[in-house]
Amino acid sequence: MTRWSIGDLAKASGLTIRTLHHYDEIGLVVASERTASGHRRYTPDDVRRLYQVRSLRQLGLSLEEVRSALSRSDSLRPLFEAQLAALNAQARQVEALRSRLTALLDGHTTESLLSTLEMMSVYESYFTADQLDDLRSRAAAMGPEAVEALKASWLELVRQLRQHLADGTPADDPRVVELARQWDELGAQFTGGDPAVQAAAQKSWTENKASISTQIGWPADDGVVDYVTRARAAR
Amino acid sequence: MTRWSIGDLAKASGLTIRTLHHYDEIGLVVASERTASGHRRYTPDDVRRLYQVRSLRQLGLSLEEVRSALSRSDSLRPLFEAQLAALNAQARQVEALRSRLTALLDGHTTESLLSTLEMMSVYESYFTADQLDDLRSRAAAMGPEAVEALKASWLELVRQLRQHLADGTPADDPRVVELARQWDELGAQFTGGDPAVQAAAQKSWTENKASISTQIGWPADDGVVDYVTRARAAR
DNA sequence: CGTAGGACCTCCCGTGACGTGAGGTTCAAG
DNA sequence: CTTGAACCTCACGTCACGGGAGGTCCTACG
Repeated sequence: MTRWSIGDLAKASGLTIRTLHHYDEIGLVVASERTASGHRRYTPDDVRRLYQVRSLRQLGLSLEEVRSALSRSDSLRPLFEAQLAALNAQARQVEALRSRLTALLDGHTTESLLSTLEMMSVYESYFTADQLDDLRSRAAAMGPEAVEALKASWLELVRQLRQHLADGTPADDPRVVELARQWDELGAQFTGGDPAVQAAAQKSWTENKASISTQIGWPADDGVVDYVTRARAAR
Repeated sequence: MTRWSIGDLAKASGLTIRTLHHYDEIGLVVASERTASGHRRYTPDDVRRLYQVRSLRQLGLSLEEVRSALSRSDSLRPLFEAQLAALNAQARQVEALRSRLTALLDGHTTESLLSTLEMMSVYESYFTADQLDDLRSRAAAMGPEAVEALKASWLELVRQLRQHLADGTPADDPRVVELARQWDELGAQFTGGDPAVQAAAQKSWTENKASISTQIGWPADDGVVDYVTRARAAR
């Protein structure tokens, strides 16, 4: 029994028959012989090649990579090193996702999960990854109740600003200017005072007024941002 | 400008137009309005939904998972926990691959990489993951030159056995029985004397005689394994 | 007012690594 | 000789889009 049928080989190797068909189709592992009726007969060399393919696949290489690795079998080392680098990158990626998810699950009640995600998502268009890490670690350091308190102050601030806006108070009114100062101060607590982060936040607000307000549920549209900008200019 | 064109939304969200088309096609994020000529107009609610989708996608969920998460938005927590578990599994997977690759790259010269892989691959059909970990760590502990020495003894042993077989020496001849004892002793050094591992190795040899010999380059087919089995029985 | 060149539309094929039948032929055992 | 398991070849489905063809629409400029 020096020739293997496809079924036996599938059982021995743990692959499916369809997979062996596929490898045959693309010429990666071809059954060197066929019976008169067309059934595949795998020779020991075919089997050997199949096991090589399987082992390379188990290292995470694509079929094309496996093919070229087996064609010029001289230098597997650089290919493996590249693969290792890719795996390292993937590991970092997975780790980043993991920490984000655990942070989310640890720090939030169920209802706020989606809106928190949404905020993160919106911000990610405007901040760099490093800046976001910064923001997150600052929020983590403050603790959830401090973050909630800050949010409450924020809402109160916006409420007052909107009141003034509705009352027709001019932007350079000292009371409004003071509120704008508090606005920036609150912002600084979020941003850590980093000017680059503040600039990014500013950009996000001005470019994205309409969407950001509806997205985050902040009542900060209808001109409040403009109002603050004008008040800040009056300072 | 409370409606977004598809191009502007693509720029703002960092997704491609094709992706937005796709989300529209499958009904995940549909542009609620169209211009008279058929151009998509995204409302703030659409934008909001898009950002939710994007954030969930960034956690590694599939589009179907995102869809169901957004439909019954009550309990994201279990879904996230499942996702976290999947990520943990993936992290372990990547880590296993990484350690295998680093071990390979650290411990072997280029030429032997493929045959080593091949051996590993063949064995993996017969040993459990734990047993393989065992074998690997034992090989690592022995050091590469000891492994090579062992391999050399092995080849010498097989050479002698084959000689006896060719000479017609009966399997219960004391010299053959002694060689069989050495065979088992060498095997024990590989297997660490673990009976389960030995049984698995035994199974691999007897079931897979033809293939294993050609695959690993061991000249252990043509009846040598049977011969040893009979000699062992005579002990 | 005409035109150029973006921006947008739909339709449809391609990707990777197979899964999953459909419908027919061949093999091994009773 | 028959039956059921094993095998064969199409050929479409998967997932999340990429990319191009071929056509329409919008906007700014001369």
